[in-house]
Amino acid sequence: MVQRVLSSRGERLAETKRNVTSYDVARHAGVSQSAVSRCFKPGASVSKKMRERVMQSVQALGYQPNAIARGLITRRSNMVAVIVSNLNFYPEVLSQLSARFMQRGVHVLLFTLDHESDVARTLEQVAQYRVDGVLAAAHLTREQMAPFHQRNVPLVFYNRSYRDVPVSSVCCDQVQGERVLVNLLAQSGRHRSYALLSGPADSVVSMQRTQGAIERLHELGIRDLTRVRGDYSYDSGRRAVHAIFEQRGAMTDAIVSANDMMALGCIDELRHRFELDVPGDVSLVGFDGVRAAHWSSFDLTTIRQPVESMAEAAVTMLLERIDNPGLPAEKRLFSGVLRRGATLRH
Amino acid sequence: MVQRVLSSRGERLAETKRNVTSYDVARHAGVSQSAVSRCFKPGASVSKKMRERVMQSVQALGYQPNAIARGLITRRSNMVAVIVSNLNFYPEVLSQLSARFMQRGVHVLLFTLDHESDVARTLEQVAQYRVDGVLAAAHLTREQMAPFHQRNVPLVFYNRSYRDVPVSSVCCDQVQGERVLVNLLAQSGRHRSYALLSGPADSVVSMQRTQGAIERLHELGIRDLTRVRGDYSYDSGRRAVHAIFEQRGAMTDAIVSANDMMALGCIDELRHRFELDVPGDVSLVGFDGVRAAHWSSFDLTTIRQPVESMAEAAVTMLLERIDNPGLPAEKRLFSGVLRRGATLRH
DNA sequence: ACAAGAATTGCATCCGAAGTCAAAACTTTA
DNA sequence: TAAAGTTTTGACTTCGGATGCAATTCTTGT
Repeated sequence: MVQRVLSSRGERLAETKRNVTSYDVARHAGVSQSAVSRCFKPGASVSKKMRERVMQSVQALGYQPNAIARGLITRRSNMVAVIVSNLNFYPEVLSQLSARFMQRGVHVLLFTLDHESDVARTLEQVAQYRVDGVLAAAHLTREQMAPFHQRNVPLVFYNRSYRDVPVSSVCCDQVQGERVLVNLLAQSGRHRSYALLSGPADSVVSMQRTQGAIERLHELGIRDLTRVRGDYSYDSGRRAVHAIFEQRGAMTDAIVSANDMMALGCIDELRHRFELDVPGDVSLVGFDGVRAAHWSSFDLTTIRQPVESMAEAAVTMLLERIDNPGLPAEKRLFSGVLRRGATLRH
Repeated sequence: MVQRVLSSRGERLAETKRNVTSYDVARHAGVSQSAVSRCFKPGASVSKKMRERVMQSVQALGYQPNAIARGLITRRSNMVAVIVSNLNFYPEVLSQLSARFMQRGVHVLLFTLDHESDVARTLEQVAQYRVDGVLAAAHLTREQMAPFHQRNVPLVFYNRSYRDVPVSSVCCDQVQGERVLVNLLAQSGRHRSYALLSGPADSVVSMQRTQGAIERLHELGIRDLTRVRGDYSYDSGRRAVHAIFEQRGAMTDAIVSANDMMALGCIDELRHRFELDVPGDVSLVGFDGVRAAHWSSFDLTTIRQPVESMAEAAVTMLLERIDNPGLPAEKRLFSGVLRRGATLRH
């Protein structure tokens, strides 16, 4: 639908000009359309003279090849879908992924999920855009993955692993990391009473961390454990402190938080509301290694996810599978890196 | 190129199956391709019987319309490019923008710039994908904007305004916000010596904030000002404190930081390295209203950018201009919202 | 039951670039 | 210089869905 904007005097003010196409360039240069097309294909059979003539016309007309049209015929959109469930913790991850994809000439179609519930509609969109691959930092059911497998669209999960499904993923070893933290916590001093602060019930990551913590605490003979649940946010960390103390009086002197944000909330609430000392009165560990955990106000003991390595691995795995659809699924598990802060009592 | 993966026994293991097309559906349903197409166009002339028959085949074959092909013929990709220069502060903004675009059925092609220097290459990519519009939270030169105007691709800037260029933008009033902060700082107590901590030299936002601060300080008769520069990061805030004290001994007792992150770095360095009290010894204001500024460890006095309103405005402006290319450029300026924290001496 | 009008449906074409293949233009060799 | 070989080039088709228009079917009124 060509839209014209006419002024009251009827002059043609602006007219949606058709974009310059390869035909326009061809006409201008007095060659065929195929020739123009070939000039944009690296390693194609084009004489020097031809290339020069075409490029001159390209410059003159300001031609830009249409990636949409190209995608239609080549069946390669050069786009990948990146699905993230919640941008709160993911900024760093997303920025890493995006930068690495861009660097390799792949474009990112971003899908964010507020509630992991609109997954279905989102996946439909993803399918319609015929992306070359999907990088998901969100939970998909097995049924939701099926269409991608059928259509041979590579799928790589970030920090979600599906034990029994042959699908690729890049994860941080949550269980092991949490065990290391619990060890450290237990070694660092005699704690009277432990509390475990989990993340949202539907978070697999939280479940794994929680499981790792409980497992190790049990092995260490610590079975008496206050358990509360947060939503990964700073504020829920603050609230959690109240919940813990309500259950236990102020006995609790060791908190294992399923992530850094909540741990920071705990620290602030303990210090400023309860006027308790961290680590003097309460020891505390987090998980993730977010920037703020390193700030000198907090100096949190935590496990840092090796975001750079993980992002690199995820991007590489996805692109490899796009180039070579035959590659089998692969699960890569990275160990977190312990960061010793000052939130453990001696 | 149809790729076949053969096992050693030569069986056909997997074959890149062609995607289901509208022709396949048409054949299956015994109707024409046009009919199938029409069933996906809201308000098209299709009988109930036809729609049912087609939809049945659609279900049976798992057909998904190809958005790429559709985009080619309709000249509407239903994608917008979002260009952000630096994901550090932008996570909140990006998440807001993305959510709002998705909600309206528009897809986001994400471009991140590490250095605002790879703009040129990025814009080429943007052009090739024939996005319907561009939302830029990055600096473009006038020459770089031109192609979009020529091609009638609406362009909306987020927090970058170009005084003399007729291009749409949504901004937070940096100058006014900074003036409010300086007022408050000056009113809150007698400060011996002020320091101004700017952002990166190439940041227009930083320049505006800095300008607002200086302007107001001058008006208040404060001309003696230590000036240092950071890069918006927490760490550069910490370093800035050293720079300030080197220039002034420890005289400085009021710091105006061009953003929150640096302000938080200052606070931590003042308290934990210099063992000074904030606000007892040093008063301090930031700008942005990031989450961490509200944390009880900091409780920073700052101007919060109304991210929700700004994102909504930007998205609306862009989509309106996509639907109606005749709309004139418009600049919307939002006032920041003062947040009184506890970083001002009384 | 039939003509006139309205609602559906299908045919053919288009969007813009890429790939196939045969014709055309060069090179090389004898 | 002609034949054989090599490289370039262009005509034509393809990708998958949307749309104008003509043909068909269905309504409605008489």
